[in-house]
Amino acid sequence: MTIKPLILKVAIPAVPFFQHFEYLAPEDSQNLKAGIRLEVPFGKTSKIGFLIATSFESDYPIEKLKPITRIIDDIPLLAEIDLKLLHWVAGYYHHPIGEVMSAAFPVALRQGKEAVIKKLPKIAESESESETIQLICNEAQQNAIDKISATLGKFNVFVLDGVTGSGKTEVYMQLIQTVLERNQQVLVLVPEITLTPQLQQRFQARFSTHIAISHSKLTDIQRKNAWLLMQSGACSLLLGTRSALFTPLPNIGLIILDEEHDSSFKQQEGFRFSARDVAVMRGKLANVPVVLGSATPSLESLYNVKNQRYQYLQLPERAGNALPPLVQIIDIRQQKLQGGLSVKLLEEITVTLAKNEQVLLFLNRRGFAPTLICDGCGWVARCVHCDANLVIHKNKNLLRCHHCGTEHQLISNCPACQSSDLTSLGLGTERLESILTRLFSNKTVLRLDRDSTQKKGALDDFLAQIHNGEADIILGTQLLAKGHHFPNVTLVAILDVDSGLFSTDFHSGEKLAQLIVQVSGRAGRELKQGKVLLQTRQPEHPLLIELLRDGYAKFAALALAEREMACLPPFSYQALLRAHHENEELPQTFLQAVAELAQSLNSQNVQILGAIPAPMARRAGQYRFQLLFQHENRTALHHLLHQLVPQISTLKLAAKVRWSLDVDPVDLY
DNA sequence: AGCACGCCGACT
DNA sequence: GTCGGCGTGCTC
Repeated sequence: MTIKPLILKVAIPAVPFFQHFEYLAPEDSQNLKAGIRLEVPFGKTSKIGFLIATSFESDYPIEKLKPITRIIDDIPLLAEIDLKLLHWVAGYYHHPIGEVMSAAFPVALRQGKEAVIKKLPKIAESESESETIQLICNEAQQNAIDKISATLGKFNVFVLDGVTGSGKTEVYMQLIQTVLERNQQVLVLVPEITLTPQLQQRFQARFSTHIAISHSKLTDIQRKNAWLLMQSGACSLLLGTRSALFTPLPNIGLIILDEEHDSSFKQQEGFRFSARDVAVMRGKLANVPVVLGSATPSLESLYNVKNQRYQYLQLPERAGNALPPLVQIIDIRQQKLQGGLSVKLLEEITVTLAKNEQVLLFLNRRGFAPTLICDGCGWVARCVHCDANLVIHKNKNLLRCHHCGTEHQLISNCPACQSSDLTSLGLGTERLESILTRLFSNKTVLRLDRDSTQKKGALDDFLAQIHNGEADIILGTQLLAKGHHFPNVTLVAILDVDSGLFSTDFHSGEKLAQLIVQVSGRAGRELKQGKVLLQTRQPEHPLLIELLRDGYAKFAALALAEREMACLPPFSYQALLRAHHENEELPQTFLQAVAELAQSLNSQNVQILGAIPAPMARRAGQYRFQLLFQHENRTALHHLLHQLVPQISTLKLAAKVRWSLDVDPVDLY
C-alpha cells in the first residue's frame, strides 16, 4: 500500500490567478496548519505564499507538483475565522485569493520577515494621568450604550447617528471600556490618518491599556508590530484605517467604524473592497456587534435600518452645546460676483470679521483658475495626455494637469495665434486667496489645499495657527471638511454647490448633502450660533430645499425613494469592469468580448451596459472604457460574475489591456 | 504580474 | 556576426 503524499494548497500573492496552487509537503512535516506562511518555487522564481488548506487529494496532476522550499511559521498567523473571512471576501469581490490573503498581512510579513516583535512598546503605566470616566452621559448616549452592550457576544449592526458634539466618542469609549473589562479586543476604524491623532489622544487619556495604531503613514515595522500585538492577543485596542481591517483578533468583542459614510473606506484601486461592508461580515462571522457611526449615514446603511437589518440609534445634540447653525441659500443667478463671492457673502464676511470671529470658505478647485483661453482665437490649454484642460498655477508659474501631473511653463502668448490676450477663466483656491487678501488687506488669509500643505508638518502648522487665532479667513478644499473643529469659526460658506448638483454620478447628491452637513458642523460654538451660506444657481433644487427644510434624515428618505424609482443601489447591485490601454481600440474590443462572453452565461437577465467610454475617456495617455453589470438581485449578479470573471483571462486581449472589476462601485469614474 | 523564450532589425 | 526589441506563453 502506498502512502498518499500530503498536498499543500497555497495562495500566492502578486499573480492574477483566482485559484490557489498546490505543492508537496516535506516528508517529515507534521501538523502543517492553514494560516502559516511558506516559501515556494514559482516558475523560475520563488515566492512567499500562504497555506490555505491541506489535503490528500489533488486537483492537479500529482507528478507535476513541486515540493515547497521552506516553512516560515510554526504556528498559524491567521486563525480559521480569519481565513473564512478572506475566502468570503475573495468570492464577493471576485478577486484572486493570493491578493486578498496578501492584503491581510503587513508588508514586512508578506516579505517573509520573522513574525516576532523586535522592540516592545512602552506600556503606559501611570493611571494618575488617566482621564476619569465622565459627566454622566445623557439619556440618548446611555440608551445607545445600553442597547449595544446588551448585544455583546452576538452579531448586530448599529447605526449611531450623531452630529459633531453629540458625544459619539464618549459612547465609543464606554463601550470599549466594557469590552476591555471582558478581556476582549476592540477594532476601531477611521477613514483617514488626519483623524487619528485626536481620537488616539482621547483614547490614551482614558485607557491605561496600550493602543495599537495602524495606518499607511507608519513604517512597515511599526505596522508589523501593531499587527502582531493584536494577533498575539498582547494588545486589546486597535485604532486604524481601512488597511487595518484584516488584522487578526483572537478575542474580538466589538467593531466600531467611525464616519461610516466616508468614501475612503472603499479602496479605489487593485483590490477594491469596502472596509465598511467587510467589517459587517467580520462581525457576523465573529458574532460581535458592529457600530457604524456618522452624522450623515450612507443611504445604504439607512436602507438597512429601514429593512430592520441594522438598528438605528440617534444622539441628538446635547443641551448646553453649540446651537445648530443657520443654513441659508444665496441665489447667485444674475449677480455680479467679485472673485466668486456674492455681495451678500462679502457683507457676512465683513460682519463676522468685525466681531473677531473666523470665516471658513470652501472651494473645491485647486490652482489659480481651471482654464486658460485665448481671446484672439479661442484656443484653450489642454493636456495632451488627458481629456482635460490644464489648470493655471500662478504661484509656481505653471500649467498643470490635475489628472496625470503633466506640467508646462505658464505662457504669455497663444501658441495658435500668438495673441497676448490670454484670459484665466474661472476660480481656483489660489485666485480666491489673492482676491481675499486684497479685499481684506488688514486680515490674515490662510489657504489649505493639497498644494499648500504638501510640506511635511505644514497642515499641522496651519491648524495650530487657526486654533491660536492667527488666521481670520480660512479657505480651502474638502481637505477642511473632515474632522477638524474650529471653535471660533462662526461663518462657513460653500462657494459653488452647483458642481455637486450637476454630476452624472448618481451618488453625487448624497455626497453633496453629506458635505453640507459635515461642513455645517464646523460652524458655531456654545452660545454663538454659526451660519452656513450656500452659493448656488439652482436655489430651487429639491435636494437643497429638502435638506435645508427638514434636515439630513428627511433628505435621505427622499433620496432613497428616488433611487428606488430609478432602480439604483441600494435597490439594485452593480459591478463595474474597467479596462484601459494606450491604443484606443483595445479596451473597447476587449470589453465587447467580455460582454459577449457574459451574455452567453447570462441566465438570469443581468443588465450588461456597455462597453462605453469612461467619463474621462482618455487619461494619462490611456484610453479608458467600462462595462456595467446591474441586477436587482445580488445573488443573480454574483452568480454571473462568479462564472464570468475567471474566464476573462482566457480572452486574448486580457493579457494586453489593464482591467479590473469594481464590485459596489462608489464612483463610476 | 513576472520571467523566459524566440524571432526580426541596426550596430561593432 | 551579436545585442536587444517586445509578442507569446507559462507558472502548482
